[in-house]
Amino acid sequence: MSAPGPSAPGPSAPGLRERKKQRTRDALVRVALELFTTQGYERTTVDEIVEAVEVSQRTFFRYFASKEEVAFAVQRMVEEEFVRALTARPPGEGPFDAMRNAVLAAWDGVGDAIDEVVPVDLYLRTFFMIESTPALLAVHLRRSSELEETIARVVARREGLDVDADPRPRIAVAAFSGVMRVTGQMWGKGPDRTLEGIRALTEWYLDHLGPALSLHWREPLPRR
Amino acid sequence: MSAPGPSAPGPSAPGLRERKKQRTRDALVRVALELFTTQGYERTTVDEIVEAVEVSQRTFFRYFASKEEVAFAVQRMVEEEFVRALTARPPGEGPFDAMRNAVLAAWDGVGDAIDEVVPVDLYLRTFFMIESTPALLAVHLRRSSELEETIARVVARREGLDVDADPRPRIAVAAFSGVMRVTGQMWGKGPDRTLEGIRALTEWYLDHLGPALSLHWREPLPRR
DNA sequence: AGGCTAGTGACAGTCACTGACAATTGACAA
DNA sequence: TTGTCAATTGTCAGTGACTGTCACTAGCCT
Repeated sequence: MSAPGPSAPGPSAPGLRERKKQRTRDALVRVALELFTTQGYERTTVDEIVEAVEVSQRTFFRYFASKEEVAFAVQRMVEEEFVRALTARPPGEGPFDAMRNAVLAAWDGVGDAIDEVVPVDLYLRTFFMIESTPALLAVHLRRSSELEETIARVVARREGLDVDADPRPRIAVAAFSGVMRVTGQMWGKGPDRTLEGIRALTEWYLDHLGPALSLHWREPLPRR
Repeated sequence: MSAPGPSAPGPSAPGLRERKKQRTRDALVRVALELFTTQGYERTTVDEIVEAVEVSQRTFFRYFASKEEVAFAVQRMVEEEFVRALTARPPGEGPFDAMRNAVLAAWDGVGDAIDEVVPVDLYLRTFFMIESTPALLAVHLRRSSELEETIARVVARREGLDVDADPRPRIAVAAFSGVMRVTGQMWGKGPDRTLEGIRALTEWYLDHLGPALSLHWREPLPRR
């Protein structure tokens, strides 16, 4: 896993083997997303992808557990960025404000990181493709709900609550995520399909839920 | 589709052909759910199902577009019951109360209807299986989000709003559905895996969101 | 230089799913 | 009752995603 070579190769020199792997992986992602967004997900076969990258099909499935997974490679980066941003929010912020600010910070921060793998433009087209491909939308929603669990635990820790005893963290996160999901859908349908567009839409939609949910927190749980 | 026979066969006599089809379909659902819940979804092949029902695989795929779809046959009935219940709520009720009462009414009303196809016990085990099978969970969430769109439109009509101009119906429904989803997950993890259990849990969880969301409605939209 | 091992390719096989066509069987009229 | 029509079903062949196996190639380490 770690254990760098003898002459202390910094974090930027992971050895030839590692770099080769990274290049293959990135190439697979780039080619796959390019094909998906131009021809459509269903009409693109794994064989097409591996042919363009010149690896065997077996190799593709060593990097990605499924054809679906490769479509979410970039998505994953954004999610990780969001969780990082949320964890870094000042403890004074209420849970809703923290989530809201973390989302906005994530939208601001990932632009550059994404570019190292695929052009931002391709990322946005991928986002749109996921929303409009039933099979991928399903996976996207499952991934989102897994992310919700992570977020709920972060929020609970911030508030000093136990996720399993107190339903409020999960409920707040579920409501918040629901709004985020609607935002994504509306963005996909709307005309302004840019990074700024989704950022603005996020703020605009969250403004309608925020005030309602930030009340009554940190009080004892009412008896059932 | 319609056009009943000459001697006016009532709704209880749809002809031999129709009845045969219905029996085949029900048998496929029953056998499939039984196998899914005992062996697991992934470990059950379509061939096993059609073998037990003694039809060809091709016939299975004429009734269900996919192996996944058969797992949601009963789920669909519950959803339809919910939409019916929601539409039937008195106009005086606020959107949140209407949704809440419709869910509870649906839980009360479907028990009998389900029993005509599969035992309620099998339905509950199916619900649990869906929640714990990643591939099915994904589909379940997509179906839920489609249902959300339907609900949002019903809610909007009740309130005399335009879903595309006013974000509040979709947001309220998204938040509500988020809570319902968490409820389902918690029910699956909890010990009380009965119809009463999920009903009680539904009430208990919704109580935490209701007051917060039922405020400030039917007022003009604040300027952006 | 040579052994070790991670990574890859080639191959065979399973399973979900589809199109095409032939066989069967209710439905309905003569 | 019987013949015709149309709906339903079965058979067959094929595609595409995905997996296990095994031999082989190429970085890595001594």
